[in-house]
Amino acid sequence: MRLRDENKKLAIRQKAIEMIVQSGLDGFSMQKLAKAAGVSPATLYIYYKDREDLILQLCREVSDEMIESSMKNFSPDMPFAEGLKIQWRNRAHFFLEHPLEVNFIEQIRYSPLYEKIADHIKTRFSSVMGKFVHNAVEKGELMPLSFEVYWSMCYAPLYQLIKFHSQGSYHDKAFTLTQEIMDQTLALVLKAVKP
Amino acid sequence: MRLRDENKKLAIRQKAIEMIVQSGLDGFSMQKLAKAAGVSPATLYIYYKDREDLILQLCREVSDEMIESSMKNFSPDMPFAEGLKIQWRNRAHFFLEHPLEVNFIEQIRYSPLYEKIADHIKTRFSSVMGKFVHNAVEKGELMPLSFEVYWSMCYAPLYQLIKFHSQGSYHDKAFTLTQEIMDQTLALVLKAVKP
DNA sequence: CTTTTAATTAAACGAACATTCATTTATATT
DNA sequence: AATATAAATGAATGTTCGTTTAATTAAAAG
Repeated sequence: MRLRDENKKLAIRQKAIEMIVQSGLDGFSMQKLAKAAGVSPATLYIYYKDREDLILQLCREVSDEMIESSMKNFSPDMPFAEGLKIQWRNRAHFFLEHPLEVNFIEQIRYSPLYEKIADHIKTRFSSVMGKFVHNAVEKGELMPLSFEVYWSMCYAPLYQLIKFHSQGSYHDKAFTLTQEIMDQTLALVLKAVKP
Repeated sequence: MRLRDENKKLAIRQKAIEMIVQSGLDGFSMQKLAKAAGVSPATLYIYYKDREDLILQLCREVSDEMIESSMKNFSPDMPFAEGLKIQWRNRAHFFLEHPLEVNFIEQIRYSPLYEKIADHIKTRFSSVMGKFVHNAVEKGELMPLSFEVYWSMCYAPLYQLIKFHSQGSYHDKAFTLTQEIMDQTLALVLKAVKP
């Protein structure tokens, strides 16, 4: 029997992400994707059930890679400040290496489609994270906070910085996300959530 | 001559926002909007040049209302802690009264369309805001921070809380954004950015 | 080499799309 | 009441959409 051409799957994935980042979910069509990836429209339906399945599957893949990357060199038993710093670095690093992927995810994240994969992402994510926060509180390195307040304080600032960086047009001069800025902001965050 | 029926314009606006919040920019079409608003498709083109113009014009309108609402009872000469608290309250209040509008804006905010109105929003926004931050730094109530770090620390957490609140499905139990949670988070933010 | 089987495709489907046009309707002015 | 004018429309435009089907291709298995 004939084997799948893995290059095709990669080309489809790459072009789909590029198209969605550039034109939005709005301007993303199966026919244009097929042409851009150099395959027949029908081929897309070998790899994916339909348009929505394609988008969601890619989003799950990229989210998994992002979460996995954020946990590199990380252990939930680390001191809180060190663990959070590693996660920030990992996330920023992933963004700098994969800006398209991050932009792609953010677009899904704020669309109605997101609810269809929220559970998947939560599952992949919350076990390690929950332990980390619980440990930190027990060790007296972190104020006791609900998950929502914890996330809003400890990660939302980083993602806002990333967002600023990725849309240069918002300000007169482009905003470059340097190590100094990240360290400065992380220090503020740590100051805020210390008991 | 015949006068414009303002009810029509309102119906178009309301239904457009509802449709986009529910189905995304993706599932938003002029024909469906016309049917939902009870007008002819051609009527849409009396009020708006084309589909994109409609979306952007609505986004500008809602953004303006949101910004105006956030500045209620606010003056850039206020003490920093008081001014920020008022802005948080105003923004949360606007969200609770207009959840659809906020969700609508967030969807545009994270799509490629946003760049086409970024300047408009920035202009409407930054004059008062810049003065507020400048004053606060001068009075020694706020650390000197770049605009990006300032925004990431002082507003991103609030918007993340709002986001959590508006998508109940993300967690086992729905997250209710109470006054207590807001006050607690704002206190953390103020602690972080105090000199 | 032949068979088998899945990958791949070109072409085509009806549906839905954004937009336009010729016409009708309502109303302020005369 | 007649006129002028812009609002409003229903129907139709050609295009693009997501998806399917019938035929072809490549390669593993016999």
